[in-house]
Amino acid sequence: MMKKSTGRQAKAQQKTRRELKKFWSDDGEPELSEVSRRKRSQIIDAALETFLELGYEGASMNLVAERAGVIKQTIYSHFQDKQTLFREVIASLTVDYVQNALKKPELSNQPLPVVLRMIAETILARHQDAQHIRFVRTMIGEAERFPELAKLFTDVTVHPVLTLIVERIKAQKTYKFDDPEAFARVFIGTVVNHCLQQHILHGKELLPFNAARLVDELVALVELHRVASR
Amino acid sequence: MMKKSTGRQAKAQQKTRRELKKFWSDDGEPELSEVSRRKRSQIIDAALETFLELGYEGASMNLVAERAGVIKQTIYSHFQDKQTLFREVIASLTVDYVQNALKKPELSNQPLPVVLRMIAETILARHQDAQHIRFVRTMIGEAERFPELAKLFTDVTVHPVLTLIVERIKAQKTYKFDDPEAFARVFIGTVVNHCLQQHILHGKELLPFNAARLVDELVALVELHRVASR
DNA sequence: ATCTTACCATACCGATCGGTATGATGCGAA
DNA sequence: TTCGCATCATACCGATCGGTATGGTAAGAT
Repeated sequence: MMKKSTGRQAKAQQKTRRELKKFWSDDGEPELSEVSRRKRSQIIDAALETFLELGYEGASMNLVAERAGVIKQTIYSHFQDKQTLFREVIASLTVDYVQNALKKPELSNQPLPVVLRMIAETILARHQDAQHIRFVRTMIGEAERFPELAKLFTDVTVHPVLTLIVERIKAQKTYKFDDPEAFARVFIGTVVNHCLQQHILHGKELLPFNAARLVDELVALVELHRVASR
Repeated sequence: MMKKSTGRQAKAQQKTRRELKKFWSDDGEPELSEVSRRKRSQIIDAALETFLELGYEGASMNLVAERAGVIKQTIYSHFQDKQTLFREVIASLTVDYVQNALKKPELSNQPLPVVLRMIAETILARHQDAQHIRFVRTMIGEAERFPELAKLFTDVTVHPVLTLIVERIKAQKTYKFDDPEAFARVFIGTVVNHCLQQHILHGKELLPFNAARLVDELVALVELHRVASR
């Protein structure tokens, strides 16, 4: 375990076949063949499923290859090594999520409580998907081994949502908040922690709690900030 | 990986030397010798450090033995196998935490905001300890492989704190809450998610946020529930 | 028709894994 | 003094790990 460098990893800077090709070719795009692109996507799918199920250390390249219906060498012709595969696969899933997520709230010059409900519902709905639960668990579990992934996650999901809420708070006059950013963190912190506790830590089997009750409570808190209107 | 049972794990029901002794002796206590107890605690310490650092799959029994200053056989004379060692070590750490934690709030018939501040400070202070951060990360990361541990965690930490807050809310008349349990979850959800985001997902290096601001915001929310007193 | 390319199957590499076997050493209780 | 016991050191077990090598096959481009 992480002792001496065994000469196997002394290769270090070695490049993938495809990367070499890209390096020498004139145009930037490698122009993968159809079948090659299909294999690559099979690998990515299998790697995702395997990493999210078993974690980085628990997943083996043999199993990934088997699930992808591909020989191990094919994986190594597309990805440099296990770490690279993990990083690329998780990172691309991370940015995928945000693209499908931040579209709905666009269509809203709705009142603040409605916007907040929509955001909460979006987060809650996401956590109905078993794969997303595993994704979050993996992101947290491997946050020490792969801190860049955690930072990417923060960058493309946490940060935009917080910013969105703060903007919405500042853009309206019905409710007055002394510290909008703090309240935004209260809001998404509550929702996210609920998902974590209920779905990842198996709280729903031990301390079940209705998400709607939480959202209602949060909206009630917003309502307490209504400016005295006459 | 999790394929056929390789005959190695067919032993299954095998018992530890010490468990056998306990089974045959008259009294329930095995009466470990002094040196034996010391070895055991060395093993537990090393196992904790190693598991929290590298996760269950990433940690190797060889490394645990080396760090404990003990031969591998000694570990296997105290613990049945790797899974058992992990379970016992993490479970005992879990219950240890709660014992040192829930003592302070006893001395309080203080007003609600003071009590809540104390609880928040306790949670926040805990997350100044690097080992506790790793503990939480491990608990989440292995929650699928070891769901019983996650449930134990919920049982001895989350649940009591929630209950405590709900009791305090109901025991006073200065502030009126429609749904005390929901508010309790808002409160600890906010604090816990802050710790998770800042310390485990490395948010403090990307989106730093002052915990005091959060607590102030939460207390301000409490203050909004003050009954109209004249 | 030749050549390249990506894939396949299979087998191999050294290292490490979880766990066990053997046999020696030292120590407290009888 | 003898015995039992926990630990030691060392070496071993089969399995699996991440990664590579070899050599063959099929398809598309020239």
